[in-house]
Amino acid sequence: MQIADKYIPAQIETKWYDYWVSHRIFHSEPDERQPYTIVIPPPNVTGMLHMGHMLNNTLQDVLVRRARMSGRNACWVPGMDHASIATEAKVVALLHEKGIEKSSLTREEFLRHAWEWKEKYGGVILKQLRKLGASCDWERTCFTMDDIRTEGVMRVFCDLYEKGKIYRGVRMVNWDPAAKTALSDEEVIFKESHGKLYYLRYRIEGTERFIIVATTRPETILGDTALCVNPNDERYKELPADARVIVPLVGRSIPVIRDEYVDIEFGTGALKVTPAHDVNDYMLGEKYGLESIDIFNDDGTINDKVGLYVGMDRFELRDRIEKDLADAGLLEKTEAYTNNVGYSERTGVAIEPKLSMQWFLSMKELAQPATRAVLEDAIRFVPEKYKNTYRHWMENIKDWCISRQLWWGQRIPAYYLPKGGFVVSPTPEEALEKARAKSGDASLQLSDLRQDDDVLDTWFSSWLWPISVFDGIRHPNNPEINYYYPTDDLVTGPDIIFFWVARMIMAGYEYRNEKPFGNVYFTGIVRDKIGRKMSKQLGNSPDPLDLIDKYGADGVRIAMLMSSSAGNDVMFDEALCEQGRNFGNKIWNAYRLVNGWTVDAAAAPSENNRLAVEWFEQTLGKALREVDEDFKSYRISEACMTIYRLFWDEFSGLYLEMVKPAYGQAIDQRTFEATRDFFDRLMRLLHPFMPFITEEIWQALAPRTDGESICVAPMPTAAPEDERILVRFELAREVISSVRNIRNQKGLAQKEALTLRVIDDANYPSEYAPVMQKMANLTAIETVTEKDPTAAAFLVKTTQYFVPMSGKIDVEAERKKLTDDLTYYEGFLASVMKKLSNERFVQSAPEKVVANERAKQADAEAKIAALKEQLQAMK
RNA sequence: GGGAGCUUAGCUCAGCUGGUUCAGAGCGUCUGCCUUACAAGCAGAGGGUCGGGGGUUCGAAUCCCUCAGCUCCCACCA
Repeated sequence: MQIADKYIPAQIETKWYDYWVSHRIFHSEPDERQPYTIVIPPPNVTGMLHMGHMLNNTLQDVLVRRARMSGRNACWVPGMDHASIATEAKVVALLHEKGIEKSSLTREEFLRHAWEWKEKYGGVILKQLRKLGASCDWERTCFTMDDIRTEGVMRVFCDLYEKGKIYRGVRMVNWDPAAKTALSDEEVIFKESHGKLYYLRYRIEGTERFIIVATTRPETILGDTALCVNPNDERYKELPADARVIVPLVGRSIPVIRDEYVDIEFGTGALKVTPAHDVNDYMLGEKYGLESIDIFNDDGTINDKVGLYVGMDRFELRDRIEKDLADAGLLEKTEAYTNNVGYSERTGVAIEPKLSMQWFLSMKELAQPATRAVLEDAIRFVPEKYKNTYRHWMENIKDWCISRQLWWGQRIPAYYLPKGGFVVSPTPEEALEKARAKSGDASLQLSDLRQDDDVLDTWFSSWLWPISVFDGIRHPNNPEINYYYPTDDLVTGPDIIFFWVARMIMAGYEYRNEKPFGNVYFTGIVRDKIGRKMSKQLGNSPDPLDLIDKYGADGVRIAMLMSSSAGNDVMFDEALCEQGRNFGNKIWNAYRLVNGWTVDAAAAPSENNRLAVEWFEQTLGKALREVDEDFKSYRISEACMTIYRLFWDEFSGLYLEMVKPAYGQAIDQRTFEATRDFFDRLMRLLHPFMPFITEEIWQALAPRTDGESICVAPMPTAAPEDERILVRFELAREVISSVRNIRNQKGLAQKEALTLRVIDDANYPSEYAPVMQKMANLTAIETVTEKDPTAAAFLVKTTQYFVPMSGKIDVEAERKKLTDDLTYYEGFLASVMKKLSNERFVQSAPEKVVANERAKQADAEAKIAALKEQLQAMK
């Protein structure tokens, strides 16, 4: 079949994607085959496709496509994440632009806007993934907040509550004053920040003396309820046990307590204690029964509890209070200071430690089977180094704050009774029943109950993902979950190992009593070519869709794959896309060549062609074995490179050149068939990497019926290995390149046919004479016994070859070359002999190694002899 | 402060349990070619004392120690 003259990716890619989808090639239903399952890391509904997604999803697609072609029932489940906080922020911002404030809306009104937004803009990434060629089963697309997933989340929440693993309580949490919600520890990013250390003067009550306290947050003096020193600190030994100090500016009298927690070395050894606004102070407060004064509103401004600076922002206040303290003579000094400050992962503002009522999931027990699974390799991490990271986190796991003070998300199914207390139930109806029973009041109505205002952390739905996409929470015994679960591979970034990977493992064991996936492949971060992270601010992140337009999805996929070994960051360079596109072009033109041949049905294959076919069969087999190995150890980029070289160098560069008929000549039927069959197998081998062009060509290679697709054609398998063929061919290949090299050096055109003379020995691949003749453009290969001093000579292994030059030889240059070679081999021989004459080597090294050294010795000696003979002949 | 990892050709990286001529690949570079599949190409070539130092071993890019540089993760020192 004919294909277009030029390779223009855009002309084939959409066509084949539509074909695949309309023939439901990616759709999977349980059957008798072994399943192969991947669940997509659900991208945020708010997101746009970026290079990280490209890498991640290309890898998944390669794995899925290969599995699909290897006889597995492959199922790649796509979906998206409702991304509670990110989406809410986006919707709030959009409403704000329209002049609508969230605070002016009811919850229901806000959610209406949010869903509208989601329907309109959400899930762009999933659409974009089709451009990449992702072979997802789109009929299975899920959303973490659709009805099935939400019901699952409710059931899990209630179940964990009933098991006593979920509890509610007032704790110090990470508060995001911009989003006005609590965050989990994992959502806080610590960054080094340059600030000041302020030395404040606290007057000792009843005296005119002061205790100096160093703090980075002078504004929190409003909430001070104690001052603390180390009992062993000599400086404060004299202080009476019941001493009190006056908080600067505030004027409040607070006790001085003593605790060894305080570091004598730091600052002045005195610590101000603000139990409502510092985690450690909170613990001191608990221990000594201190009052806790929360001075902040939810948005980080000062409330009216103290009556000072009301309504002022926390950072404004810091500057203001510095000035006021100085004016009052209560600021001893300030000095530059660098410390770590936590920032919200989502909104980027500084986190405020805040006491508040939240819901928590107790993690210790959940962590146990999950830790074991990874340490014992029931779940394999690639690369392995992440096992350590995982173990460390799991062994020090803290309870998970799962409530968020947001509206976009799954609302916590706790219902408060009018007279206090609450019930937890997956549905309002069940809640009402429980509430009636609990209160003994049968007249209680749904409207009497008040549902908790908080929603759940986004990850509380995504941790169920591998189960919930198969409806395995609501129906734990349904045929789908039983068939597809556990999934096979998970491909994700190490940045969400705690957020997501670890928690999925825990949920897997809790709800299926089984791991959620067998292998986790961690990708690296995509960086630009000079190693910077890609970011919007730097503007160094190309738009993947532009790249696809420019180079084709196949080209971009190759670029991603060539540069990405597991766990290593990818240095992305647009030049790689070009390389990928060029590879597509190479394939395209190779097909055009083969397709243009006329076939002579009557002709028998030449010996040359027979040898070429026999050799390439071996070469292909070897590559297939290598690729298999690479996939077993998830060395996807290696596999990609192996195939790249196989097609470009071995198939196009050598095989096709070998069998290519002379201009105007026909090719024999058998060789033609063999070539087409090789092409077919190469396309299948390559298909997971470059799905579009391989489909285009595979369809063209032979008549196909409608609905047939390379996507479901079998992966080729290797022919039995015959190492000798490859070894002998290597010798011939070296002869060919040596002759070509001589041409280059002597400025002889490829067209000009030469003669080759050889002194036959065991290393002369005589059977490949026809191949060498054709590839090196030789009129003849003559076997001789005498050296030819006027010819250009070269050596392959021990065999001496001569290309008669009729006077074009620079004898001195030739002599020098030979002498240099001789020196090298003599040195080489010497080192081999040194080893062999070392008794300890001969005794302790494995026999194979020793035998090898002896072989090297023999080779070197033969080579040296040949070189000497040649030098001799030149005299 | 604790932990993990990295350093091999100009660039990006392979090199799995120490041992085949092991010092590799791709890209780039240089030279010569518009040869009727492909200049998005073909043929050929050059390029590294495997970060420095020390050690173990018959043998080290590979194992151990140490120094230097880079990266990431974890951690409540005000």
